[in-house]
Order: sequence, then C-alpha cells, then structure tokens
Amino acid sequence: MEATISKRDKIAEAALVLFAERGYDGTTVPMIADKAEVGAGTIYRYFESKEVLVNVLFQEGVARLHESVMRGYPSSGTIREQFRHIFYGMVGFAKEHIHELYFIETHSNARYLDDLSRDRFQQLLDFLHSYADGGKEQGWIRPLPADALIGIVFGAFTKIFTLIRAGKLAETPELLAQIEESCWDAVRIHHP
Amino acid sequence: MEATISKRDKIAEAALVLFAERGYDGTTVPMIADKAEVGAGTIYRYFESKEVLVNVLFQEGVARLHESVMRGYPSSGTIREQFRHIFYGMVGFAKEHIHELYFIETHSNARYLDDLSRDRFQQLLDFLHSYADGGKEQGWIRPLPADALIGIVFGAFTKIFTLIRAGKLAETPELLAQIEESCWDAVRIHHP
Amino acid sequence: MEATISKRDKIAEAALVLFAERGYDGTTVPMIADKAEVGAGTIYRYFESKEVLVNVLFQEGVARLHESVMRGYPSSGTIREQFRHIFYGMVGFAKEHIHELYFIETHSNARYLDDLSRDRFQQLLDFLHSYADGGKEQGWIRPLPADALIGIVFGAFTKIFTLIRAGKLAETPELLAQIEESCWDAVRIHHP
Amino acid sequence: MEATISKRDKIAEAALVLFAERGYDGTTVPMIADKAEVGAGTIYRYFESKEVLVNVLFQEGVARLHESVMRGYPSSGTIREQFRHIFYGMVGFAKEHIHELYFIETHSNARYLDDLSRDRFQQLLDFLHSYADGGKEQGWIRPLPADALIGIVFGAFTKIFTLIRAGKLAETPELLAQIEESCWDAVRIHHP
DNA sequence: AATGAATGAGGTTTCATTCAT
DNA sequence: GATGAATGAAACCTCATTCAT
Repeated sequence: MEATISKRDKIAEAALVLFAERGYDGTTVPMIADKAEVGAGTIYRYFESKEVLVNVLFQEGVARLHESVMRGYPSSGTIREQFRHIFYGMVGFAKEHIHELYFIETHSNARYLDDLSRDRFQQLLDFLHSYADGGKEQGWIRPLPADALIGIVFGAFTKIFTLIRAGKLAETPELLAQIEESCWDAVRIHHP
Repeated sequence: MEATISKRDKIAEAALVLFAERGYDGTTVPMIADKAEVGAGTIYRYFESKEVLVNVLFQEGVARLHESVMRGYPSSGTIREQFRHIFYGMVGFAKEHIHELYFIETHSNARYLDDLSRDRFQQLLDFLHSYADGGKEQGWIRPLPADALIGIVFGAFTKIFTLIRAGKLAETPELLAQIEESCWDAVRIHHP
Repeated sequence: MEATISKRDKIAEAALVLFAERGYDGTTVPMIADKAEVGAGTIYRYFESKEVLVNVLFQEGVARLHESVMRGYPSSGTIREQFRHIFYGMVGFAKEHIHELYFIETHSNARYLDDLSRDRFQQLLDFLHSYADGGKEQGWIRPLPADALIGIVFGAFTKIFTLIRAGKLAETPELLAQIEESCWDAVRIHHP
Repeated sequence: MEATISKRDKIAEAALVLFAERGYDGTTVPMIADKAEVGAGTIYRYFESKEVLVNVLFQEGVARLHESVMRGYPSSGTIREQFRHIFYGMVGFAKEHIHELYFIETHSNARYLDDLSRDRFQQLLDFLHSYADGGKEQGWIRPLPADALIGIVFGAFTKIFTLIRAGKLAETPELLAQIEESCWDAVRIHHP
C-alpha cells in the first residue's frame, strides 16, 4: 500500500529492459509478463497491444531524454557551454536508466513506430539541429550537415554507454570528462 | 554450376538486406525466399537453419571487413597514416555493400551468434586494440581505454553510414574527408 | 431492496438482448456488464456462470411463452379458435419483448442447455403436440407429424417477427391477421 | 492420387458442418483442423482467416442454392408450377448437403459477413421477390409484403429440414409433397 | 537439385472467472 | 453487496522446418 511500484510501471520497466536487450521482435509478451511478475493478460489492461506498448515506452523515453537535455539549458551561454550541457544532460539520462538510451537509439527507425513516436523523436532532433546550426553560424562548429554532426556525437555517445552497460567500461567522472572533450573535438573547428 | 553459386548468393544477399533492415527476429524465412526468388525449402539446402545462416553471413561479413581494413595496412607508417588507412578501409567496405556494415554493427552482440562468430569479431577488435595501444604508447592517441576509442570511431562511423544508407546524407569525397578528420580529432591528443 | 431486484433484471435484460443479437458464444461477460451498467463481478452474484445465466434466461423465457399461450386457452372452443388463441398468445409474447422469442428460437437446440431447460421446452412442445393431435383426430388439421406442423407455424412465425425486429416489416393488426390466416391455411385441411 | 478429396475441400466441409452445428463463434479453428484431419496451420494456406473462411463458405453455399433454384426455372410456366420448381430446387439443395441450408439460414444476418456475402444473398432474395411480386400481380399470391411471403416459406422450410437433419422427421416423397402443398396454401389466395 | 504444401510449437491476444478492496 | 484488477487457459494466427514430389 505504501511505496508499491504500480503494475503498469513494472510492466513498462520489464518491457524496456527486454526490448533493449533482445529487440522488439525478439521479446515475447510472456517474457515481459514473467519479468514483470504479472499474468500475461494483465499487460493488456495497461497497453492495448505489444505495438502500443513499444510506442508508449519510446515516447516516454524520448520525452524524458528531451527534458534531460533541455532542463537548465544555457540559452545565453557559449556554444562550448551549451555543448557541455547537452552532453551531461545525456549522461544524466543514461545514468538514470542505463537501458533507456540504448532502447531509444536502437528503436528510433523501427517500422512499428507510429506517427506520434516519430514526431516526438523529430522534435528532439530539431532541437539538436538548431544547436548545430547556431554553432556553425558562429564559426565554432565544423561546416558539416547538422545530421552528420548529431550522428557523430550521438553515435559515439551511445556506443560508449553500451560498453558501460555491458561492463566493458567503468563509468568514472574522469572517463566522462574525456569522452566529452573527445566528442567536442570531433565537431568543433580547430584553429591552428 | 554457376547457377548453383548464384542461388546461394541470392539467398545470402537477400537475407543480409532483410536482417539489416528488419533485424533477425523480424525477418522470416519466407521473406528471404521471396526476395531471393527461391522456394523456402531451397534455403535449407545451403544453410542448415536460420541461425546458421545469420552466423555465416556475420562471419563472412566480418572477414571481408577485416580484409578491407588490413589490406595494404602501412605497418611502418605513422599513426596518422594508419588511422586514415583504417578509416578508408571501412569506407571501402561500406561502399561496396551499404547494408553489410550496418548488419555487422547491429548484430555484433546478438544472443544467437555462435562462438566462431564472436571469435572472428573479437579478432577484428584485437587488431584495432593493438592499433590504439600503439598510438597511445607513442603519445598520439588520447589515454582512453582502447574499447572506448574504438567505440567512439566505430559508433560515429556507422551512424554516418546509416544516414547515408537512409538517404539523409549524400556521400561525397569531401564529406568523407571531413568525417575522417572529425574522427581523428576525436581520438588524437591535441597539443596546444 | 428494489435496487437489488432491478440490478438482477438489468443483467438479465442486457444478456437476453446480446444473446439474441450475437449468440451465446459471441457475447462476452464484459459486454453484458457494460450494457447492464454493472461491474463484471456483479454478474456472478446473481448467476453462477455464463452457462447458468443463459439457462435461467431460457427457462424464464419458455415459461413466459408457455404462460402466454396457455392463459385463457379455450379448451372447449373449436380447433380454429384454439389456433387463433395460440397464435395471438405468441404475438403477445413477441410484442412484449421483441428479442425474447428470437432468443428462444435460436437457442432451443444449443449444446449448453441443461436438462431442465430442455424439459421446459419439451413441455411447451408437448402442449402444442396435443393440440395438433387433437386437430388431426377431428379432421381439421393435415395428417402430418405434429413436429412438422409445429415446425411450419413456429418457423414461419419467428421468421416474420425477426423481420419485424429488423425493421424490414411493419407490425400492424392487418399484417398479423393475414399472417395468422396464412399459417392456419398452411396446417388446415382444405375441403374442396 | 486418384479421387483424393483435396485438403481445401476437407477443410471447407468440416468447417461447414461445425458452423452449422455450433455456430461461428462456438467453432474453434483447432476443431475444424481435427475434423478435417489437417494441421491447424494448413487451414491458413487456403483461407486467410476464420472470417474469410466463413464468408467463402457462405458465398459458395448461396451460389449453389441460387443455382439449384434457378436451374430449369419454368419462366413461362404458371405461378403454381414456378412455386413447385423453387420448392423442389430447395429440396434438392438441402438433400445434397443437409447442413448447408441450415448454415446459410443461421448465418445470413451475421455481423461478420462481408459486403460480397450480403450482396450474393440479396441477389437470391431479389429473385424470390420478383417471383412473389409476379404472383401477386396475377392474383395468385396473397397481398402480403414479399419479405413476409418469402419469410413464411423459407422459415417453414428450413425448420422442417432442421427436424429432418436432427432425425426427428423422416424425409419421404410423401412428406415433401405435403409440405410443398402446405407452403403453397400458406401463400396462395384461397378462392371460396 | 528445387519446390512449396504441410505441420505444430509457440506467438499475440481475449475472456470467464476470482478475489481483495 | 459491488467492483474491476488480475489471472491463465485457450482463442486465432505465424513461421521455422520437413518432406513428397
């Protein structure tokens, strides 16, 4: 009665982990039910179908990631400060729920995502686009297409956290600081 | 006799594209048969099972990627030259078959990979590890764990080629040159 | 106390309509609960199971139909008068609850009817049998098996009321009078 | 290899009997597979879904019934002769496959019938309508709505064949002749 | 060698029923 | 008494694999 995790949340959590580990098609509803310790039928009281479930998880995840990146964004800070903010926003998000970033990354192009899911993800990309465009205009960021710049950082970052999640890399403040610098060096212009 | 070779290859090619686009679990054997324009039963003449098929494709892909990266490797060149060689080896591989790199990337941790597949992939990683370690020893590469360094470059690179494959980025020599520089800047030490 | 009675009746009424419209197997307990505006669990306070529910409804329906046909039966009237009485007894019953006759008709041979339900229905048939046999003995009714005679009238009658229920036929005293005559002509002997 | 009943036909036959005996919702796909002596999956090679199956059976049944009633129809015969022809067309159809008429009768208003099924059934009704209207114009048939006239005959007829199917009535030429006369008397005008 | 019809295990989903509130 | 969340057996359907042709 007190501090009980709701069934809905247990299901969502179990599904997220399994989708991240095995993919959507490799995860069965009974697997989710087992991990969440509920009956298989119970899942359908909270989510219309497996497809709706994955979309809800994706939308919620993207919303949280968006929020993590945006909260306290230094709109009038330097491009460098803004980059650091975005990076550590992603770090905070990834640390909070180690599977969620990987889930979003691996599912962002999935064929079973509905329009709303695609929209929400696009909104996040739009924000990053505007950051990249601003940085390019001010001459701090390389003159690459925004998609490429975002891809480089996002690609490198999620790969690193995948390694951390797999236990192949130990997450320390020092490592994160170095990765952050590495990513910044990947996108910034280097003046000789 | 040529028809026989061609049939096995049509199956392999169809399976590779589908696995890259829909994942292993999202691809059915009849789908592969349709795309390869063979009967479903024919697939089992060439591959014992769907699982064997995905492992064979993975092993062949990794072997080709390994070969692309290794051929003409400038063992006595500079770290910078070696980096460029590895990068353009990956480019050459990715251009040759746009789906194959993505297939390898998305399947390299899959639960259905057998020991041989994991081994072959590890051999490729080992080579990259030794490159990274050499670079660090000589003071050209950041003092990050080799896994992290490889992750950054591999993560960024495959993300970029995913965007190219999706048509969101146009592949030009200039773009590639910039990406190469960007990746190098991500891992090298910047002297003031 | 009145509310209690009303709740049982709301369930019975909702179930009857749904069983008539969708059949027993096509009707779910939640559907009945929705239509009756009660919780699904409440149904089980009044009826042990879905199967018990359909049997109770059937038995009550048959009892009411029997009653409608028997009340005021002119035991010493002519065969013609008795026929008219039975016919308008069925009409009265069907008008009182347009779904109930169809429900009885479509469920009278169902595999889930229990012995009591079959008995009650047989009692009604027995009464009609004795009427038919009497009519045949007196030379007014065709020398067909009683089952056939009853089938003809019952079959034609329920079909007509199905059309009325579906709105394809308007129920008027004139129509009913003609149908009554038509049914009588179907079973009586025609003297040249 | 010779005179083997095709799997498709075994499935169709098994499904028809079960749908007639237990209704659509009361029949499960495994039941059909058992009765047809095929694997459950085989059904889906021939019919897209259970719903498609019931529609195909309905359409084929209605087409055969229509054909039975129309073949050799005496367009220039008397109303009486035409009635006899239609009646014995139905008899021929019902005798050929004792379950099929009952299947059509009980499913003709089902919610899962598609537009084509409804259309085909309406075409049969249209033919009977035109017969009834012709008979009324010529003063041989009672001035009732065509739907009512058809309902009376169809209702009585299927009820009788249900009794025959259930073994409660023995089908003899004499019985059929009497039923035919009875039905005719139900719809014709009686001149004093 | 090549096919694709056939299979049944296992996938997603529904639903009669129970039971804590 | 009344509820509706929870359940798991069983529904419909898919698909990896086999095998007669």
